[in-house]
Order: sequence, then structure tokens, then C-alpha cells
Amino acid sequence: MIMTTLSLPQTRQLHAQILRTTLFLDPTRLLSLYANHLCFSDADRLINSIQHPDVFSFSTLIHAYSKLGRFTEAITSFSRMIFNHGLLPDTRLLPSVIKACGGLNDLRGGKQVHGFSVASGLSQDSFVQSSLLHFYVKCHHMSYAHKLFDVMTQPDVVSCSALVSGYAREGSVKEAKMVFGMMAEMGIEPNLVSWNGMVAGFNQSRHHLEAVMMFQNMHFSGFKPDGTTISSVLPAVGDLEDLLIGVQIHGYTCKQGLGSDKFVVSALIDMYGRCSSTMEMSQVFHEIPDKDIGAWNALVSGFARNGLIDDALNAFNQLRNKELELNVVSWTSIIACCSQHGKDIEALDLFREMQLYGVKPNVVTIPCLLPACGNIAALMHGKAAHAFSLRTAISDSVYVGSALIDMYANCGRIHLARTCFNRMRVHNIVCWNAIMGGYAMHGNANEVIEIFHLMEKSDQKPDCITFTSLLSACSHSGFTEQGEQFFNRMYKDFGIKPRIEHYACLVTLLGRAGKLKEAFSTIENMPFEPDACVWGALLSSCRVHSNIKLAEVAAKKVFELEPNNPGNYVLLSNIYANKGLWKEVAKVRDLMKSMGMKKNPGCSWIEIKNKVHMLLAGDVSHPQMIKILEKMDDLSMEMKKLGCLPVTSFVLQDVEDQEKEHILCGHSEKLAVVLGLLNTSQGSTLQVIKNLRICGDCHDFIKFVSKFEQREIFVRDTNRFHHFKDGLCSCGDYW
DNA sequence: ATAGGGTTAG
Repeated sequence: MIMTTLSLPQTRQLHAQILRTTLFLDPTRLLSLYANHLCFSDADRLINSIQHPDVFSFSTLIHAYSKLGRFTEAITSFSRMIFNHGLLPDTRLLPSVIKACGGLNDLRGGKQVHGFSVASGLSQDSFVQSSLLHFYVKCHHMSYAHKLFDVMTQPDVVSCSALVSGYAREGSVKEAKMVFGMMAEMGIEPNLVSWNGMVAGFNQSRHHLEAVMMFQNMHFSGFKPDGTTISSVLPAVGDLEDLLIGVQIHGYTCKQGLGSDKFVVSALIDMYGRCSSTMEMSQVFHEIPDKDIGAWNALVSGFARNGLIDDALNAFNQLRNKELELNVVSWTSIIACCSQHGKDIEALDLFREMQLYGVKPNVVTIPCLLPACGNIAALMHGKAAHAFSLRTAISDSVYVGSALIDMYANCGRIHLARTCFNRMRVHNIVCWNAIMGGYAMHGNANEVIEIFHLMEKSDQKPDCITFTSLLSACSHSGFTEQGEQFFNRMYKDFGIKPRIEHYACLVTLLGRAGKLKEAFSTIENMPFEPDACVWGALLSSCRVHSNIKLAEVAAKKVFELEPNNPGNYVLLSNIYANKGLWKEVAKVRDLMKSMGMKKNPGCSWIEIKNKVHMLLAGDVSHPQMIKILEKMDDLSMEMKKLGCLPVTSFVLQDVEDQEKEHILCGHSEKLAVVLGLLNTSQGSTLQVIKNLRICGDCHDFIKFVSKFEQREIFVRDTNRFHHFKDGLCSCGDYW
């Protein structure tokens, strides 16, 4: 009949005529017409108007829904068929329903349908079996998939390929290869799709070497790779940083004329980026006639990956001026780039902007953004991102969870970090390390050790980062003996060889406790060539205990190993200044000058009413600066009244006392605290982040403020958190 | 009537 070619208006007209004239027509035909025209509302209304719809009518509708990926509607119709009309599916309907369950990743629903098919005997049908197998592979349920495979009477190449690629994607190398081998025994020739599934699967499970080897096997078996193969193997090549293979594959794609395949091109750019070949990367990019969004994204992240931040930002800005529509990957890449390279405020701005452009952040965007919030303690922004992940149901991801823990810990809200940790159902090593690192930064060694015991009781094995947290927590809290015990147990009980950073922790641990000689002999006897961190740890300990002699030894080494880090010179100079050795201070200053070095400018951040303020030492450009200085003067007066004189030994220069005081006024953490006092309500907590270690004078000043103004004040410096309350600091004045 | 493989963000 001509009916199959009717247009939508014609269909509607026909429908109207039927209703008017009670002309007989099988309603299912009409239904299928509506479904084919994607007129689901009409189709739905029609099926509801039929008094006794049959399975075939429902099948028509459900097939159409399933085919178009409208899985929820497919399932809804299916339930209505069963519960409202008491109809049962047949072998023709089940595959569509199972496909819909797979599309929704609804393992429970799929299992129910599976159960029904077994009970009703329909599971003998090869179509039903095949669709169930695909369903279980899709839902990462390989044991069920394999069971089904075993009962299949005549598995074909499609089912075999699905099983193989499923195993490969799960990282079950042995099983994937076994099934692949079985195919030959069963006389089933693997085809291009089988090979591609293998390569892509191994790539996705990060078995990069296996993926490349499969690619080579495929070549030896006489298969010609296509664009899909190439774009699946290139990420693996990039991860292995095997430029030689990469270049060969690049040559092959040119010869095969695959240069216009957008997947291949993006993968090539990405591969060169991962192999640190940025020149080749740019060249491939510039040679593309039609640069699609994937190519641009790969370019941006390639620059960022290689530390070429300005190039990445440039490329991103160029991309924004194109006609192309930016996708979530574009925004996430640039946000990650910013938050990983000290451009935290930019990252927050970009996050807001992407949403203004209607691009929805996803499960990757949030963990890319959160470090930026943590870096500058932008708690409100971090909380907003947290709320977003709860709303969009991505907070279950371990990536999101561990990033949230880090963020809250970095914002000084360790109890919120703990709440996030406790609420997570699955903890991987990153989560454990995040919460332990958080408590360590807050100087709460008891809690770190307690969590470590919880971890030991769970199945989670510690790694080297776990021990870095344990050791640094012990050193921040002065748990010297416990720290030494952990250091000794690392290898003995857990098989983890201490790395150089663990030795640095040990040096700090001993140094803080005043055991400078032991710290020094630790350095002399360690199995590595000591690096600047290790000597720097000793130098810092010498500052805490004012040991000039050892400080000079350590400084000499640090200057050799890290001649261009101004922080080291400042540290030594402060040690001299603390003892009033102004000649030596001047010497260090001249040395810095002769090397063309300047003290890194101190910088602090404070979030007030959702806005992050940045304050630079000595910078008077803040609009409220006059008020800040007035308040600071008042507070200094009060301090003097109470007999707390400012500690002037922490100033680098040898100047008159009054001027020293003036320089001290300019320290960024002080400015930030006072700005916070002026702009927040009485009694509320302040939170300041500083890019350098807090200075002694500011430390005293903030202790005083915490008591005088009755405020809790958190200051995070490069080392740790200082929690000021009632005139005391959680660091116990050792830092 | 059912069923197959791909890139770029952590």
C-alpha cells in the first residue's frame, strides 16, 4: 500500500478520517506511521485510545523508541503494556526492551527481563540471547555476559567481538585473548570490527602496550587498519610516548588518505602532544583544512600538557573567535590548564562563563575546577561546585569525591572534608591519601594515624603518598618517635621503599624536634644523592632552632643545587637577621642582587562574600587600603598597650626599627586578615591563604588579633595550616 | 524484529 510513504500531515488527515467515518484500519499501521514520523505524542495518544492494543502495537512503538535512543519512553511503554494491559512480551519485542535497559545502564531492569525470558522459555531464542549478551557487556557485567555466551548454540562473529572488546575494556587481558583464540577454534574468522574492539578496549582500560601489540598483530595477520583502528591505537602510542611508532602511523594515515577523518586527526595531535613533540603537533594542526572542535581541543591540551600555558590560552582564545561551538571538553581543558598553573581566579571565571554559554559541566569538569577553589580557599565557589555535583548526581565518582576532600581541606574546613570522605561508598587510594593529607596539613597527627589504622583494616594498601602524609603529620605535631617508627615500617611492613621525599620528611621531623645532628646524619647516610628539598628541610630546621653553623652548611648545598630559588636566600638571611647578624644579612642580599634575583613577592588571598581578594606585600592599590592601614595602626597600638611588641627580626633589610615596623605592616597576610576583619561580621571565621611561609611577626600579630577580636583565623602557608584561636596557634609556634 | 569498533578534558 502507499500508506508507508504518507507524510505526517497526510497521516493526521487519515487518522481524522478514520475517526469520522469509523473506517476500519488496523490501528498499528497508523501507529507505525506516527512512530516513523517521530510523532511520539500522537503515537502515545493513539495507543492509549485503542481499547485493546495488542503486543504488536506496543512492539511497533517500543522498537521506534529504542531505535532512536529514547530508552526511558521505551521502558515506560513496556511497563504500561504489562501492568495496564496484562500483555506479555514475545521474542520479537524483548531485544528492543533489553537494548533500552542497556542504554539506561539499568542493570536491575535488564536482569528482570532476563529472568522473565528464562522463566517463559524465551531465552532460548538466539536474538534474545544476543541482545542480552550485549546488554551485560554494556553494563560491565562480564561474568553474566560470558555465561550467556557459553549457552549460545551458534555464537557468531558479532557476539564474539562484543565479548572480546568487553573483556579488553575491563582490562581482562587474559580473558580477551582467550575468547579471541576460541573464535579460531570455532571456525569464526575475526573481522576488522573484532580487531578494532580489541585495540580500543585495551586502550580504554589503559593497557596501552597491549593495545599497540594488538595493532601490530592485526597488521601481521594481514588486516588493513582503518580510521577507527588508528584513532584507537594513537592514544596508547601517546601514553607510551613512543614517537617512532607514532610517526610511522602518521605516515600510514597520510598514505591511506585518512587525513580528513576528524577522529584520526585529533588523535594525531594528541599523540604528538603526549610525546612532547609540540612542533609536529602544531604542524599537523595547521595542515588540517577543516579544523573541527576535537582538533582544537587536542591542541589546547597539548600545549597545556607541555607547560606552554600562554600558547594554550592563545589557542583557546582563537578558538572562541571561530564559528565552532565549544563543547564541555574545550572548557574543561582550559579550566584544568588554569587551575594547574596558578591561574586560579581565571579558572573560576571560565567555569562561570562556560555555564553562561549553556555548556553543562560534567564529572570531569568538577575535579578540574576544585583544585583552583582549594588553591585560593575560594570556599563559596567550592561549595557551589559541590552542590552542582550533588544535583547532577556525579558526586559518587571517586575523582569528584577526592577532589572535594582536597578542596575542603585546603579551604580549612577539614570536618567538611571528613564528611565527604565518610559519605563516599567506595574509597580508592586517592581518597584515603586526600583525607590523610588534609589532616596532616592541619597538624592533626592523631587523626592521620587513626585513619591509617582504618585503612589497614580495610582492603586498601598504602602507597608512598600515604607515608608522606603520615610523616609530615608526625613532624607537624611533634610526634617524633612515631614518625621514625612509620619510616622504619614503610619497607619492613609494607614493602614500600622510602623515596627522597620521605627522607626529607624524616629530616624535618628530626629537625623540628631539635635533633639537628641526627637530621644531618640522616642526610649523610641516605641512599640517594640529597637534593635541594632535603637540604632545604635542614635549613628550615636551623631557622626554628637558630643554629647558624649548620644553617651555613645546609645553605651552601641548597645554593649549589637550586641557585635560582630566592626563597632559600631569604631563609638564610632571616636566620642571620634573627640573631642580629646584619653584616651577614647584607652579604646574602648582595649575593641575591648579583645573581639578579628578587624576593618572591608575598601574596595572600581571602574570600569575602563570594569574591576572592588578592593582596600583594607592599601593594597599596586595594580600594580599602586607607581603612586597612588605620585598622592596622589601631591594632598595633592595642598590642603595644598589652606589652606585645612587634618582632622585627623577620625583616630582610637592616633598617631603623620604626621603618622595619612599617615594612612589616605591608605583609600580605596581615593585610588580608585586616581586610577580613573590616568586611565580615563580628565573630565569623577568617580564612587566608599565603604563597610563602608565614612570617614570625605576622604570626604574633594574628595570634593577638584572634584573642583581641575574638575571631578564629585560619592561615594556610606553603607548609601547613595555622589555626589561630584565643591567642594561640595550632602549630604550637613551630613551623 | 536483535546485536559490533573511534578522538580531545581528570
